[in-house]
Amino acid sequence: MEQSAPPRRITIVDVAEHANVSTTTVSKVLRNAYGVSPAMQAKVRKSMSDLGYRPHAAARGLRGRTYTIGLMLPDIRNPFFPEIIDGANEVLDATDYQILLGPARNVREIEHRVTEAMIDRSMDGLILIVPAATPTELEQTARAVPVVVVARHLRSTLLDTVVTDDVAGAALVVDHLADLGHRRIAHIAHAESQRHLVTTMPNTIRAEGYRQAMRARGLGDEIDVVATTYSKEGGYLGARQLLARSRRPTAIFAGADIAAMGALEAIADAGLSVPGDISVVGYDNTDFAALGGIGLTSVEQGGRQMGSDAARLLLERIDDRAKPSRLISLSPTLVVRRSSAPPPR
Amino acid sequence: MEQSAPPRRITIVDVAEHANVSTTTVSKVLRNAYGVSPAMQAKVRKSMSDLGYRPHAAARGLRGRTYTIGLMLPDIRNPFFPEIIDGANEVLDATDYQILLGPARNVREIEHRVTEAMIDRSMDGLILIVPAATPTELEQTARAVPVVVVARHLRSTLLDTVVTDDVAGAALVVDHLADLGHRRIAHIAHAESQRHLVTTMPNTIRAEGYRQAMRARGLGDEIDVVATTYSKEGGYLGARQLLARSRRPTAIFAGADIAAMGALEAIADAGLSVPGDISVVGYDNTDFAALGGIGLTSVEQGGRQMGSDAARLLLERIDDRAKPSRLISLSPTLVVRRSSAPPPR
DNA sequence: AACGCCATGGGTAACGTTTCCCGATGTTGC
DNA sequence: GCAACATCGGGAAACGTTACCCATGGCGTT
Repeated sequence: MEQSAPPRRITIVDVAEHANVSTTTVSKVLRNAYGVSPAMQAKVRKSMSDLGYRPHAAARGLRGRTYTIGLMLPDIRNPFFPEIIDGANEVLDATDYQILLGPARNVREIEHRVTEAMIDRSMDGLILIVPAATPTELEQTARAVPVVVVARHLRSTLLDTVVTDDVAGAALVVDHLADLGHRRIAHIAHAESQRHLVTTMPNTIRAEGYRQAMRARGLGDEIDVVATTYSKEGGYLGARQLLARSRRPTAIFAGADIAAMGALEAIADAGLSVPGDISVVGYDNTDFAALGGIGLTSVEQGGRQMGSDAARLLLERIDDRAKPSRLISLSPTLVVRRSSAPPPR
Repeated sequence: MEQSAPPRRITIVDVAEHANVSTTTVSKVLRNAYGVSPAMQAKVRKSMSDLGYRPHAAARGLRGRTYTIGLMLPDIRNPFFPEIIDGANEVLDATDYQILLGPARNVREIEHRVTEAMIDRSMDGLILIVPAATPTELEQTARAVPVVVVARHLRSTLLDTVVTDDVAGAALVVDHLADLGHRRIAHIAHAESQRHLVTTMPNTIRAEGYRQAMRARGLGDEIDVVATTYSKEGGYLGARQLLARSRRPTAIFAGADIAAMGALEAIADAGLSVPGDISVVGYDNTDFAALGGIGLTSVEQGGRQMGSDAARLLLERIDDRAKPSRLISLSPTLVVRRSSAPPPR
């Protein structure tokens, strides 16, 4: 029952006393700063481990860094994002930085609140995954803290960007399906509510890439886009609409695997088979696509690569905020599996 | 090109000057502390919004609260966790608290690192979802910061707990399948590597509940457990093993929907049908289970409820650390769908 | 009329760390 | 052999906020 008083935290002062040096020196050791002899280093480090000292990140933040990186993601249900996060962690695990996640639940206001919260907590840098904010807002954020934007097609002197070529990705899908003999290739898109984001969001660019590719293959008249959302429900509803068409499409290109998942269920519900009656292709190549049974043809974006690139860019920008900004654009590839085949008859 | 110098942050001092009051008063307004007249309140608040002041959470943490709650989860791929998180946010959205997530990637050491990182960042409280730490370690953590543990069956005076009755949940499944006429009911479990956690981890308790229920129905001889992991791969591999038995089970009870998902694919790969050849029941009742095509019978744990209960308990404990600890135990229910039916013949 | 109390506002020292500068030693070059 | 220079360590202020405690003035009691 003895509530054993919350043991006072070991601070830099305790370490300094224990090692018989000044707090300044301890601080220098902590940061690997210049001006400490190896002997000093060793002595102080010993004291730190003897006492079980852990730096108080919040206090550090008041003057220097917090060694914290904030990662904003639109939602935690999309299986593509974990890939990016894994990639970022791959890089960050070897450093003193710690990632903390802030999910925005697909709401602009929440995204804003989360981003501000990260800044207010003195995070050293932010990775924003498909943010819904305007370019201006993003630059505003980038003025306050180093920012890397992932999956938005924008270029700015104030922030770094990692994207994949969504136009090329969409073309891979259309070409693949057209090569198989499909003509009625429909697309399930993620509706963009913000008009001014149309040119920078991956979903709209994927849809536009689809249209371009269709026209390039002489299938301009067959263009058919239903705009729902990149989610299981969105895919399900989108596919339902498409299946109800008088001239039902023979292939569906879902803008995200998670939507493809919903589409597959809608197709099964309708008593149709994949790929016998209808082909389905996704985007993101999540592990769900790879696994047995389903075997979804999908576009590999290199999520891990995006994540690790983003982390690297961010670390470099934290080290030098004046550095010229960079944009890394990755090329997608198509992974063909069992869900796509020639059209019936 | 003008890098427009990072605009200095508005601080409490700026607000105080603008409103012609002391910083103390501003601070009081900020915290809704006692001793400020309504007129003062209004004046200060006006200055705050005029200047666009936002409190610096990290600095606050040095003396008081950071208004940050850390939520540790084992991994971000399990679709059950988002339910819990949504539930917690439901409660926290109305407060000044902000949740930040720390995924542990199913590695004990990372979980430890994440938890420490949260403490070092002066978070006001921690929600730990199915932590892999020992009870002693958890109590150690709870001494440093208010803690609510979710989904571990443990009781401690130092921390609050939210669980569901996993024994009852397992019994619901076994009884349902036995009622349908099944005898060879197998279970896919999540292997527990830590021997001393056996009595408190939900996965082991679910497996034990399965055994108890089987014996209670006189099916003790049919008990068949394969221990893999609660993941798509784990479910796939587990089912493969079970399907290779000479006396193949007629029903599989997967300890988590995500594992059931893998099992479904293994069954499809084997050319068998669900529920014609074999019934499958999951656990967690994730939205995946509910959606069309699949129609997975599953155990509803009330993830949202768990999350909101956890958040409430935590807020109360933050307000009063001496408060006696509480344990909330929720009763699971069975949601029957199409994946379970009487055994063949 | 004197007293004490409450409500309100403010002064100041923390909180744990980093940064800026300075002083005391060697060390080097000529 | 002496100035100039590295190198190493420390003192003290600063970061933005809150906690603690005190000062003031108005009011109700006796």
